[in-house]
Amino acid sequence: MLSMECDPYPRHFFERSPDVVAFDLIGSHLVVRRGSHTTYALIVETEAYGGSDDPASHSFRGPTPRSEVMFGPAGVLYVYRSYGIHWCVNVVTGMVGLAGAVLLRGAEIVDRSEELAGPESDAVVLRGPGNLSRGLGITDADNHLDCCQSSQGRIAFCGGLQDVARDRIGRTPRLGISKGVERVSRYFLIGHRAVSGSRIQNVTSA
DNA sequence: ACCACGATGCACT
DNA sequence: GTGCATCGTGGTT
Repeated sequence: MLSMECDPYPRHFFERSPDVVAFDLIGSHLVVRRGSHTTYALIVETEAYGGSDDPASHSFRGPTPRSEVMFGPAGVLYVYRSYGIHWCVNVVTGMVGLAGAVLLRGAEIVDRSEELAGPESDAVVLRGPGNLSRGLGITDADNHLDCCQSSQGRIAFCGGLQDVARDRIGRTPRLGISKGVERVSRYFLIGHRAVSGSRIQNVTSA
């Protein structure tokens, strides 16, 4: 069992462009606390949305009841329903007024203080945004949750045990979208089993 | 009020 | 590779 102490990333970590944050989150940890249980997940795949002029972003047409959180302070969770089934977990980036977010698409649970529910591989490898939210128990109840409050916050981001070398991070266009397909804003740890998409997409170097 | 469709994932062929 | 479950959102009527 790992002993993982870490300070949550401060708000200014997220007050940058979504692409920079998406890149820097690869190899970082997501910490989810519920009661006495704490789960640590290594982030291995992200996508950047928003900034200026991104037709694939929910912020593209200005704030709506769903997307207004993307226009607010950075470091806050944006959770929305996808295909009527899955939850997608984002963290808001950028400065107030310039909407942006990073979608969490892949992670591996590296430490948790509770019993595994099912076959270990199923519960540990969180491949795809729907599996990631389900495996960590994140739902719309966590929408608007501030991840920069304090080390006692329910969900926080913190640094990895060691830095990931830049040449181990791949970069491709984003998956599953029909607009803004040319933008290269998907980042992932090359070869990691929790990275979604085809094998080719999983070995393309940055 | 209506309706097309989506930042998906899984079962099945 | 194809089909489909399942529903909130937002653009349109």
